[in-house]
Order: sequence, then structure tokens, then C-alpha cells
Amino acid sequence: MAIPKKTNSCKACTNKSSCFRKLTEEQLELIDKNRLEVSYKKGETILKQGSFASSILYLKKGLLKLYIEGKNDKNLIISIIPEGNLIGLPSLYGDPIYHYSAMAYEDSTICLIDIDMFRQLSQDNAQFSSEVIKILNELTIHSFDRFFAISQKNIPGRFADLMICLSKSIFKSEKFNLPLSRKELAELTSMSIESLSRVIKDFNDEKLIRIEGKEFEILDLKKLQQISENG
Amino acid sequence: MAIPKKTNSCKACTNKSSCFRKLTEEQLELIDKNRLEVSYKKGETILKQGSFASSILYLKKGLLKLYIEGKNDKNLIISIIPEGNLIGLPSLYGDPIYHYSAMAYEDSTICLIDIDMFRQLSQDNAQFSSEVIKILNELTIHSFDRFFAISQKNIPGRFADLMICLSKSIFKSEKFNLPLSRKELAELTSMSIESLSRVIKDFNDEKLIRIEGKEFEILDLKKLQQISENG
DNA sequence: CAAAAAACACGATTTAAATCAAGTTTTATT
DNA sequence: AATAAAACTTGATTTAAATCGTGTTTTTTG
Repeated sequence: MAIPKKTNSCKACTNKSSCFRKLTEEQLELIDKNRLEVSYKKGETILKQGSFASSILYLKKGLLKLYIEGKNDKNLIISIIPEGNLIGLPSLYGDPIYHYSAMAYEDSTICLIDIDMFRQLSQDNAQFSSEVIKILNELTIHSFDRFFAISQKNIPGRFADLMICLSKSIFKSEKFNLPLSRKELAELTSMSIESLSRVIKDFNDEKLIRIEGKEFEILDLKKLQQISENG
Repeated sequence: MAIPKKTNSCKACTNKSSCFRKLTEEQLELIDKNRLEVSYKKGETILKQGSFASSILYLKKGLLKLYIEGKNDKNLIISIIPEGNLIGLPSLYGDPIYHYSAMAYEDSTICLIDIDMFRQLSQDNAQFSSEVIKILNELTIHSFDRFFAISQKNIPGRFADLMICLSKSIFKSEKFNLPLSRKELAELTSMSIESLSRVIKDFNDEKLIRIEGKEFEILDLKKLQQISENG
């Protein structure tokens, strides 16, 4: 974890989370004054499941995974989070501990916002509060989708699902650079590394995708969607 | 669906959801005046995934399942809901459709609360709003747990998990009557009916549980927890 | 209450995917 | 740049769990 430092201001932050747009200028300034900005290197742990939830985190720059830690290295990735998103909201009210861990997939910049201040803002500003609910609900719905795919679909279906999700929801492009190892991709789709390797080869051979190292490109979205549906 | 009728008042409702306790008397009366009370028979569909979210539902009496509908009868049960709980909150802000279906496991009574009124109350009453967030977060955390169990644990582990969850979270007793068919229990644990049948037999033989028809009793919680951990 | 249908149990067989094994490529380290 | 280590690929084998087949019990219905 690097030494805290601040750059820019919340007001000037171009990709801020939708809920912050609901704040008054004074409220945004309050956050700005009290936030801490921290840099993490690729692979560093940002949040540890089970620790006290003292902050809501804002991912200013980078890419990370949220995951549940189980026994014997059995991890379950809840979600991939691109920049502009909040982390830790499920700990805002209720049990004041973090329910998942977070790890940086690439070098990332995080703003730490004191959770009590965040709570106070949700009490003072109903618009902000309902936007927070909206964000929470989007995470819930997204995790239901993942839940469904992982528990009901076969290997090609799950991988097609992942490709579509990355392209549409995360990178918003049919071509993207994904800084994940095969091990991490396997974890993401709940399959073994070998099965992942095979499905990549198959999809490459059938020209559904083009994967070279960390370079991904969707070639046949229609067919991928079909595989996702039937799988 | 039966003809709407009302019994008692919200004020007198003994097992009301925690968020309603945060309302003023006037606000609670407002709900009371505008709510509809509907009865459902066992097996009836209460909510249909994909339909317009016009109400937040309150389960006054009964037991139901929330589930995601997939293709080819591939359903995924999100959660079992005992009385006193709200249904449809993930549709409060954001996409105004229901993201899951709900079916009555036993004869149930539901209060329908207009979603716009519910939204208005969350705008007017910050305490209410934060309690709603708390409830949403509990659902999220609970579904993460289920997510993890189903995607990472083997059959005995998943079934032990279910038994512990039913006993501790739903029925709050080591003895309970569960009005579910084997098919529904199988759906709940993402396994085939035959596998479920076998694990029930095994657990019965090993005296971990006593299951006779719909009568369930936990006999050896310690061992169940061990199986859940290792599975 | 009898007949039909549905739910359930359980052994045999199949199958999807994990594990194992061995080689190759890429990345990191001295 | 040479060596070691890690990451990745690919085929062979194993295995957990699904499916299939059949008999039994329970529930529903005319």
C-alpha cells in the first residue's frame, strides 16, 4: 500500500459514481476534504473479507476483483469492478464488516471515504440514498445472473457468458486487453485451468473469439450468445 | 389469486418487517390505507420475473421461494422467504421490473404496497431508507453465501449447508416441517432428485438427521457443520 | 375406494469435467 | 544471456454426479 496522497478534486473527477452526482457542492467538498487516496500495485489486496468496514472505497483508476474466500484456496469471484465504481456498499448498514475481499488486477487508485460520513450523507440526502440503493440493486441483480450462469450452465456456456459480459459490461468494446492469468479466468468461471485452456482453444478454432495471450476479441457474438443460451 | 381483503392493521401487525418500525404512525397508516391483502394457495405464482414492478410485497403469513427462471425448466432458487419479509426490494430503484419469480410453498398472505408510495417513504424518512438498505444488504450477503456453497461444495456439503440454514435462519429450531417436494429440495441445492434422495438416505443412516416425509430434525449439528466445511 | 398419476427410492450406466501427467512457452531472476 | 520458475497447453485417466431404468410408495382424482 502506497503513501496516501491526493490528486485532483472530487468535483473534477470525471468518472465519479452516479450517487456522487446527487450530492450538493458542499457535500461533495466534505467528501473531498476527508477522503484519502491510495495506490495499489497489481496483485495487492485492497480489502480483506471479515475485517472491520471503516470505509466505502471508490475505484478511481484500475481494475479489481471482489471475491469470497473459502477454505483450501476455494475462492469465488463475485464481480469484476472497473473504474468509477464503489466497493463495500453491502457493509454500509447492517453487519459492519466487509463480506468480500478485493484484489487489484492492475495498478489501481482508490479513494477511501469514511463510512460514517457516507452514512451521514445518506441520511441527509434522500436522492443520494436512493442512488445508493440503485447501485446496490444493480450489484445484486448482476450477481444473480452470475449465480445462475455458474450453477446452471456448462463450460462453453459459462465461458461464452464471461466473454459477453466482459465485452458488454466491463470494457464496452468487442476488443479488450484483460490482464488476468488463466488461473484467474478459471476462478471467474468456476472451472479448472485445464478446462479453461481447452474452451479457449475450441472457441479460437471455431473463430468465435480471437485470444492471443491477454488480447481478447469477440468475432461471432451471435454464436456466443447462442452457446450462452443453450449451455 | 383470491379476492383482496384486509385483516387487522399494519400497526397491530406483530411480525412486520424491521423497516416499518422506523415509520411514523402517520406513515404507517398511509401504508395501511393503501395496501391490498391477497391470499395465495400453495403452489401459486406470486411474482413473475420480467413483469412490471408495481408493488413491494410483504409476506404476512406463509412460506415462499424466490427463484430465477432459466431455459428448459432450469430454475435457480435465490432464497426461501419466511413470513415477516419483504419481496421485490431489488426493483425499488433501478430497472422497474421484477428480477425473480416467487412461488408459495404453502398457503400465504401477502400485502401489496404501491412501489411509488414505498419510494416516497424512503425519500421522506431517512431511517426507513437505511433500514431498507440494511435489508437489501442482508439479502445480498445471504445470496453470496448460497452462491459460494452451490458453486464450490460437493453434494453432502451442499445438503448439510441447507439443513443448517433451514434450522438456524428459517425455522429457528432443530425440528421443522418443510412442505417441499424432493424436486424442490433438489432445485434448492442444485442437484438431481436422485442425488438428493441418496444424500438424505446417507444422512439418515449416519444419524446426522432424521427425515420422515416432510418432518426434519437435526440430530448431529457438529458433524453437519464439519461436512459443510469440508464439502 | 379404486384407479391413475405423481413422487420417491435405489441400483446400473453414462458423461461432463476434474485430475493427473508430461511437454512447451513465457516470465522472472541471477 | 543463461537458468530457474511460473504459466500455459494438450492428451490420458479418473471421478463425482447426472441420467437411465425399474420398482415402490404416496397422493390425487373420478
